[in-house]
Amino acid sequence: MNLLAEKLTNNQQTVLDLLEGSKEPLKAYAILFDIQKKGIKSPLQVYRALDKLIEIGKVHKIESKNSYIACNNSNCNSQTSTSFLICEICDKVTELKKNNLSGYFSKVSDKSNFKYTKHNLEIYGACKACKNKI
Amino acid sequence: MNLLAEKLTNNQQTVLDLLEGSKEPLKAYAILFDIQKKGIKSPLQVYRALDKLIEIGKVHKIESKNSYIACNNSNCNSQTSTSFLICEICDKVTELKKNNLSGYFSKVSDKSNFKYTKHNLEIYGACKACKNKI
DNA sequence: ATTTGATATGTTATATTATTACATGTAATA
DNA sequence: TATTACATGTAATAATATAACATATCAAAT
Repeated sequence: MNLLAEKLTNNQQTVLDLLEGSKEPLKAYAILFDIQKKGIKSPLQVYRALDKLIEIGKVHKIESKNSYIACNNSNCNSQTSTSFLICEICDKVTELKKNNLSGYFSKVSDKSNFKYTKHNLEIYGACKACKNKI
Repeated sequence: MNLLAEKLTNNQQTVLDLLEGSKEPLKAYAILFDIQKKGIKSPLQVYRALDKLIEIGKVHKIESKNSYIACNNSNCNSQTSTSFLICEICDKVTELKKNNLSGYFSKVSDKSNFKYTKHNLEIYGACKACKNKI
């Protein structure tokens, strides 16, 4: 399967467009509300689109917020592993781009006799803009 | 407030006992089901107990599983930050004990001009027992 | 061009997870 | 004992997510 060539359906594209235009992660029902004018009427339509977008790496779920965010890496190779910086003040979320976290976590896991496959990291704190206001 | 001296109420102790006796993380409604014989009748009673136990660091929530687990550190100083190894095969969850992850994440955050406060790390893979079976 | 198979859609209903609201209880303490 | 701060009990409801089933679409293989 060629991820880059993946062609999105209408519903998937509609959801992705909304997420890409959002400054903050969105919840599923917020997405539903926002795109009802585009003919999407039920939660399931949203969840199905999200599932697919997550599967192909275009969207990530922020587990601790039950929210979804468009991937900001041009060619995200992290369909599975994700790392976020989440501002507790303004709710802005930044995805940590390609880095060596996976390698590091793999080593940490090894020490516990655990075979690393993937990870989800959610770091909370204050973003640049907000920490300067404190 | 002295966390060590914190005295638990009946409901809190009942929930904690159950979690400490469980090999796997439990969901809130599974907890409710298991302790109805002890007089806890409503979800809210469970969630309130969990909230308190999380607040004092005796219990952690595993966000990606909507599940709760007793802290296995004798004196957990991580009421906030948590790190787990989650086996995708048997669902066993191990909490990474006191380590230097916070320091590492603080540095990683700094590079993005972000002030680290706390984190949640969920590593997925295969535990010792399960990876040997593959 | 048609059949086939895989995937996506639409719709209704329902399951699962979590909170609001409000009245009452308990226990330490000023 | 009046006050304060938590904790409880109960009912209702909100928020998040999935099941079930009938159709539809569309590309690949024949």
